[in-house]
Amino acid sequence: MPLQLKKELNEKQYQAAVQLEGPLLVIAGAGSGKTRMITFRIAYMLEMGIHQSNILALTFTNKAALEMSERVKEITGQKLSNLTVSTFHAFGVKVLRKTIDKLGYKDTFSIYDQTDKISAIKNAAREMGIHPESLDTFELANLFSGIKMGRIKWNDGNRQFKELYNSYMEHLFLYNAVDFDDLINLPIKIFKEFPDILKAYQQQFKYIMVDEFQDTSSRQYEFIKMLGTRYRNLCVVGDDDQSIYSWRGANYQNIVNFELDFPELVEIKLEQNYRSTKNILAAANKLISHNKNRKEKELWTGVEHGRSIEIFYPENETREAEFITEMIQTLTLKEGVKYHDFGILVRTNSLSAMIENALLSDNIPYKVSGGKSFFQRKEIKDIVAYMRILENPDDDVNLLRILNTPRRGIGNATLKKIRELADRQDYSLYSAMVALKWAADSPVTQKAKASIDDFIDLIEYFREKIAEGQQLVPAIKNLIERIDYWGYLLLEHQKNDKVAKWKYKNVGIFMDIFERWEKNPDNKGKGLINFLNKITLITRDEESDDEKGKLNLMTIHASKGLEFEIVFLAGVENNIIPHARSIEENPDNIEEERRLFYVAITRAKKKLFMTSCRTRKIGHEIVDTGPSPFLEEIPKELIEFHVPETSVDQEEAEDYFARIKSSFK
DNA sequence: CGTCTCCAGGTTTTT
DNA sequence: CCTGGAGACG
Repeated sequence: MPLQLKKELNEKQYQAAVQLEGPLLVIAGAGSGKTRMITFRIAYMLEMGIHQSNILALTFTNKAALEMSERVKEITGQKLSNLTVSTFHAFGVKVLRKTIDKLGYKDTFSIYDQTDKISAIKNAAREMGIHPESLDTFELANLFSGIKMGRIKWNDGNRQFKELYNSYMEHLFLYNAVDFDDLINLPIKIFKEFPDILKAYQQQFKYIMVDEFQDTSSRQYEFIKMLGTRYRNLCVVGDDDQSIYSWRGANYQNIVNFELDFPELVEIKLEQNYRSTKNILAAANKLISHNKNRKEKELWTGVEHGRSIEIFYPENETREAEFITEMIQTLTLKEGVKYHDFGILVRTNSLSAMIENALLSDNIPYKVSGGKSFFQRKEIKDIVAYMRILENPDDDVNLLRILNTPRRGIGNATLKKIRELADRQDYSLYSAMVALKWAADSPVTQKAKASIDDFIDLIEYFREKIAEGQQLVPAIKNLIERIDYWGYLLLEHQKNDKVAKWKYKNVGIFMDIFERWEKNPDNKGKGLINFLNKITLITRDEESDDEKGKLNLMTIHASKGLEFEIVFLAGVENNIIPHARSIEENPDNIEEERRLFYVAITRAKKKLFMTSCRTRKIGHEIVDTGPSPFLEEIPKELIEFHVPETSVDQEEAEDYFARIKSSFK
């Protein structure tokens, strides 16, 4: 059945969807049906006979990529296994897998997340004779990222770390590993040094689309510019008001750069909001108009006025959490609101702990997106490290993780000797160990040497199994048994074998995921390395089917692109939003903090509750807090202010909830 | 020399 | 609550 574009889209959306040739800039306000436009645009391309392999759609999160490709499949009813809808980073991995050998890496390279990166920095420091404890490695990781992505320049304040930075980079190369930044940077490097490769990619991806364009970094922009500059069919979609990732290098000035680089572009603004009530939208519009640095636009909606935004002032964070859950119970019981229609948004991950407690004790099913992903749990990282080493034994960071896990008698003294040898010969640790195995005279004790030999035999045995192209899952299961990981967990958690059981169960779940992946015929890239690359890029958990029907608790950052019938925004306090550290860093960040607040407000469809505690426990202290200054930027008549509770009077509280119940519709 | 146990710290937002 | 590091013990 042909697409009914005119019926499915409004005038502006339609214009954007059918404008396939030439550069296109779409400024898409919050809730303006951006994803809808993009998915129909892709469907339209396919209908016009453009081959799926010629289309590239880039997003920032795995979630967005997944949603987009599912929706295109739904609309077209096709399988579309050659359509590339991917995150920037995943696309970078794809390019590198094919081309990284040009830079002297092997295609079995490891990808380092933040934790691995910090370990690598520590290794580099140790080798230079610097005590890693004397360094703020977390800060250094950020500095190195800034340097690498061209966002920070060497200056008198940071030049002292230049040598360490160079050493870090050399180590990555020695380990045959790349960090997240490299996933963008190295493809650019390859494109520059090997024009033929660039040309082939340009030739393939004649139509390129970029979602959340305001979140692209300068390097990411450079990347897509290189790809798109030949055919110039580059469509970028973004909203400068929702740029909230500048700390990670996002540069919404890229919108301006795009206008300069592609002067022939067509610009389309989507300003009709389909999501929120007039009240909520008016508040959001007014708030964001305080930002100086923005493209002029005014969202409007045909939706009804709706109810006021309400703000409450609980005494402390415990009361805040109780208030939120009580209100949710009331609304579900009396109004029939479903749990999945609620979103509770917070500025920082740590704020969610108290709310989680309250949800748990009220038996409200919820899911948190944020915090650590399943794949970053220690027990999973251990198993993954073994798998990494099978593919890439030079990966020192992962080798160190498993060298003595489970304990096999290779302690610090032995490790030091291995390190000395490795440094001297410019070997990876694994190569040094192999050399030790065959050396005539050994600097390590007899016992340690036996352990090293056993370890190498173990790895080599399983490397062969993997290389033989056998089923991977049974091989890894066999490996887990062989190292007696279960015994290790029991030993580690003697006092509490429930924890050991729980962790081992996680390992089982992980193997199930692995098995499902291996058996899925749609996965073209077989082999351990493809699985590893895929899961390393999942830094947050994706929604699974059993998560449906649950309430949503998340950071504001994680909420971008989502919407909820009813939103609770907790911790609407000064120093939380705007966040003290952010302002401290640079007072100009106030605009980004305001955008963050704007994103939070515009998630709400029908109703927005805000809470601002009067006191809050920070560390071990209870401090007085003040309401967020942003509240004053919203017209008073749009908000219903609730006088601070004077006492914890049960009767009063019940009376209050009765009132809310009767007034909410 | 390796392992176990106890202690301190927790980093805004994330690919 | 969990992780990583230091210092005591075997």
